[in-house]
Amino acid sequence: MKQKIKIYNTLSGKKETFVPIIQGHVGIYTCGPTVYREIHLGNCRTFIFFDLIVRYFKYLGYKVRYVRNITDVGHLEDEGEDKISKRARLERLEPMEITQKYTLDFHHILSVLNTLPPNIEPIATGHILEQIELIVKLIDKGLAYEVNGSVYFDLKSYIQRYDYGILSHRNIEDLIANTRNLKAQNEKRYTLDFALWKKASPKHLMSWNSPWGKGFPGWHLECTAMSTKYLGNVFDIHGGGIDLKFPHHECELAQALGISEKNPVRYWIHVNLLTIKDKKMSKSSGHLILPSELFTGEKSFSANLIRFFMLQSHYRSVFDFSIQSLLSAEKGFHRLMKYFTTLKRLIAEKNRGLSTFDVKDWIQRCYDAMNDDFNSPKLISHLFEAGNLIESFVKGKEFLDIYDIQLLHRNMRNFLTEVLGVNIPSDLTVNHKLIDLLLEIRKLVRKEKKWDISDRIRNELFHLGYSLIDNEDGSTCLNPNF
RNA sequence: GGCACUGUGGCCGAAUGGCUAGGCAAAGGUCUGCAAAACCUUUUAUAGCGGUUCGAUCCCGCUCUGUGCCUCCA
Repeated sequence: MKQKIKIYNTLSGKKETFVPIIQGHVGIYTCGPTVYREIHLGNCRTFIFFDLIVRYFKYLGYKVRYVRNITDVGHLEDEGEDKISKRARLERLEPMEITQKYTLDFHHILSVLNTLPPNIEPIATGHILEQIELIVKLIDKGLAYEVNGSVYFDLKSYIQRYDYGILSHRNIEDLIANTRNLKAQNEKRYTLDFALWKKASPKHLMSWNSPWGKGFPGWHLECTAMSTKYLGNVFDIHGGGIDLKFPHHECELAQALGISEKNPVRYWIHVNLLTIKDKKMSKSSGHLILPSELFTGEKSFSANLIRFFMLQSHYRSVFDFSIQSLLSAEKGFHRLMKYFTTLKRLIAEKNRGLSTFDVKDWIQRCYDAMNDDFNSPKLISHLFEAGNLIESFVKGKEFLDIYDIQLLHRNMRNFLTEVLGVNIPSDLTVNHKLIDLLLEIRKLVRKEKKWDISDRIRNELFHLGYSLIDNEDGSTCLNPNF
């Protein structure tokens, strides 16, 4: 691999050069959604980011195995009812109907956002046996204990052998001092112990047989079961939202380390939050925006644009969502697309001479941006730089040899579509002759200064998705609305 | 309360021990039936106070601010 990628690893708190376990291969696991309602834009940010890195690894020629789970077991809320059951009751559906419905919704949204599907998408309820096996192993190793049909992770025993808190960088004394008292706590030997298996009450619909009676798996266990099953006891990258860092990922790490005696993950990547008005977006609080609200509505935005917009901020920064910044991204995006369209036209021209711009150096700067902890905003700024270059070329302020034009075009296209995953709107898909006829008519009526007719043609075409622009020389160009 | 992270121009957002991306917006101008666009030119920034350094926005300390995690969360 020619490009050396640096990744900020939560485990070490530093940027580290990425070295895969098996050369040329990379295994990535990310925590997928709990499918009890629609995913919101904050969720989308995380999935779009991991799509970016999967795409980049692929672009560099890595063989990627990307595993992203679906959590379809509801985890308990304070009232003792889990989220999926609660939603099922509210929507008057079976729990399985709820998970099916929102799994489909999740797939739909992610596909509209042009994310590549994972190579494996395991489902929590499809891995109950694996989870039970892990619990048995933990009990055998003295790292878990059963109480009244529930099984808990034995943290006191764990910390005699390993450090707890290495991922989220907390020390155990602080954790003890600040742990809340919850109802289930009286069953636990130690306040920080967490559930691996919970006994189900008779009315609990989603439950399975186990050596400890009917119950359901604990929150953290499914990810350990599914990640290690498909990626091995030690794999390259584990990711998720920053809000999963503690306790979820910390517990996952403890479980896996306890079972295999190996640190399970080489690089932990956490995506920062998407906020609105500087407050975290979250499903449970209801403070959120759904992607569908942006796709439809009075002023709608394309999924393409939303993707571009999200990638304009670095994944480790908090990103505050606002319509205003989305609008400014939209303008910039249109301009960039216009530059690219111009560039496409230039490929046909056979210029010979000495280029005044170092395209190869520009390409390497694009790679460098991505290599530096997946800095997509910086990559985008380079794309704009290329856009400005194209303008300067057209005006004769810069010169590019035909080979450089082709090189620039190929790389700009690839970085946009293959790496950033942004679709470039294709050329006109309508009947050219019909359009030409309309333009011809419009030209005639304009000569006669029948502005109402000419404006009507322009407006109608705009609603059909095309922008008419009258040029200074009397010609008119037609572009798709990006 | 504990532990983290953050603070860059009017807005969004990069980067960096010395020459500081990009986008949007703003102002003036060119063009124009109108519209939109485009183009040219221009302006504005590193929360505060100390310290290290020849030099800090970048490193260190303190203060203030905001946010996150500590409970389900991407």
